[in-house]
Amino acid sequence: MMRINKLTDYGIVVMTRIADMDQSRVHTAREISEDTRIPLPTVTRLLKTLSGNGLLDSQRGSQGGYSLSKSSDDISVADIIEIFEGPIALTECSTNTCECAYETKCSVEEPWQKINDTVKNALEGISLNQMAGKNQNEGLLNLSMNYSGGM
Amino acid sequence: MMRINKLTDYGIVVMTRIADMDQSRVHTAREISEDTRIPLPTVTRLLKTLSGNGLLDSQRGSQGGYSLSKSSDDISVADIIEIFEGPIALTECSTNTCECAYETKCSVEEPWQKINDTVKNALEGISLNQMAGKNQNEGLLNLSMNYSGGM
DNA sequence: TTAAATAGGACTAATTTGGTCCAAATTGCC
DNA sequence: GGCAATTTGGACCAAATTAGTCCTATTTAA
Repeated sequence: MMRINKLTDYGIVVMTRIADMDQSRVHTAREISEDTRIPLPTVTRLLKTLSGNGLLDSQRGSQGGYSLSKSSDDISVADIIEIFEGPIALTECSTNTCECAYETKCSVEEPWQKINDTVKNALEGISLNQMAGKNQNEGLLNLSMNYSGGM
Repeated sequence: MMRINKLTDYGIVVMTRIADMDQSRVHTAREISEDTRIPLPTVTRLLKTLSGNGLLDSQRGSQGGYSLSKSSDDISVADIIEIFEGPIALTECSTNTCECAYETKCSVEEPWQKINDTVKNALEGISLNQMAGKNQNEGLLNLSMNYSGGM
């Protein structure tokens, strides 16, 4: 159903949750699991992935835990999605050179690139800060996309 | 990797191919299979699904085949995707009432709705005619989306 | 009547995904 | 120094989804 994966969804929830927490200290996997009610082993894995990809800083050992590696303004939904799903690409056409069996020059390739850019831009335009509850009363989303480039 | 399914992709290729063909006659599954080099059984199934959902007209029996049910201008990429994937929704949040385990009021719900609308609009904005080679020299994509609605 | 098509549905194999678990390394604290 | 609390890394399996094929019935033109 053209969904992002559940783990990706969870990843966004976890990141959003951390963004909502006290930034002056680190937070353990257990703490985040209890807050989000996502099972601990899964949260553990999510956090490992997120820190391994630079979105979270980790501190080992006793009193250790995780914290945002940068301001929630500087982390986009696209950043998180790409960690779990790889480059945002609705079809293979959108990434590599198109391997279509469809004639010599695949006519749908270029439109797909544009479609994909649009989706990607939408996701890059949402910051973690916007996802979090912090500024709920500000104008939250302001996606202004314009693809009128000539083809 | 946040992809649409392969069959959906094929569905779009098939529809695009039909849009490129002679509109004055119907086209058989075999013909389309040979053109697109997608295996016949698969093409057969795609065509059945597409005609069953009103995007193609079918004519049974000898000399039968498929044709677009309406102008390629009036068929969007979103129409095709929704047939194979159901409603366009990146997360469950985007469709139903959010069943998140995350606190009482899921804070990511509303942003997701917006993100999803953006993606949906992008896909609704591309017509089959634009995908097809027909008007390759016209301004192909002109997606103008503006989500500055206040929250 | 026959051949050429679509229609409908069942079925299987392959792939992906979600989720768990274990052992190792690191760190703070007593 | 040793213990307890953490993260790290990776292996593993079960469940769900997806891709693809096949069979049979129905329809229609010649």
